[in-house]
Amino acid sequence: MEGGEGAVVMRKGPWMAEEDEILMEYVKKHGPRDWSSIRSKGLLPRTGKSCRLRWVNKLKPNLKTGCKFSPEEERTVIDLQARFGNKWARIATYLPGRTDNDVKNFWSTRQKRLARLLQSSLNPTKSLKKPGKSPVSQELPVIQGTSIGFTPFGEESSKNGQNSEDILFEPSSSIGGSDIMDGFGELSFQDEFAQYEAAHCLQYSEGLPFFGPQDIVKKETRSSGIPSNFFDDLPIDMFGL
DNA sequence: AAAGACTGCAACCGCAATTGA
DNA sequence: ATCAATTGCGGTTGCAGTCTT
Repeated sequence: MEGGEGAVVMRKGPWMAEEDEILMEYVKKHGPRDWSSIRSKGLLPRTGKSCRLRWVNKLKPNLKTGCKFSPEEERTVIDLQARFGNKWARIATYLPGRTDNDVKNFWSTRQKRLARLLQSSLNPTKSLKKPGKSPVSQELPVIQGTSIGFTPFGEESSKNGQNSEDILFEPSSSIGGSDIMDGFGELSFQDEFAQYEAAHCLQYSEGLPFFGPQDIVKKETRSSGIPSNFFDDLPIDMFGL
């Protein structure tokens, strides 16, 4: 088992450059496997799990570290999360250069923001601290409809033998069951949104106004103090598109 | 300028699945 | 077939940097 390894005290916390070097060297020689032998050989006072995690999330070549998710990547994650649920590792295979941790972090950040926005919209006395500012997608992406036909990174898009699970879509009714709506209390999201709509006197003609012309959305959101990307935070197909 | 709030991210933990002796 | 070791995954936490008031 890993952990209490005899007299050797396992190091925890941030990795040092020297440790990274040793790990890189190890992988170069042996490949990304046998993580536990790194510890057993006395190369690093780190658990195999820790070494693997470090490699996968930071040292692996071609990672987009320190690079924000593009609007396209955001859409991909949102869509795939609706299809697969919180299968971050799987979703990450569709995003070259992104790790499951990246996707997971992106999603939880988004969830927190969503919850806070909803909270503030239902409780206007608690104004937003940073109205209009969003670290993710400053410019509102215009959704062109659900994207279909994602191909996992490394697989050919023209592959005939497509994974059956990639073809099967969850019914839209199941979207509300995903954890995107967790923590929003007893009300359904539609109810919550209806309250928000009433509170902010939103007037929409028909169809899906949220993903319409950016100027319309931005005009309304600016005046209401809700960030322009508020609507981007909603599941793409929550209205059955 | 300072304090507090917020964000993004690295890394840990626990559990499940897989491997192999 | 069994069981310990290893690997992989998802959830969570802690912290440094940034932003707002």
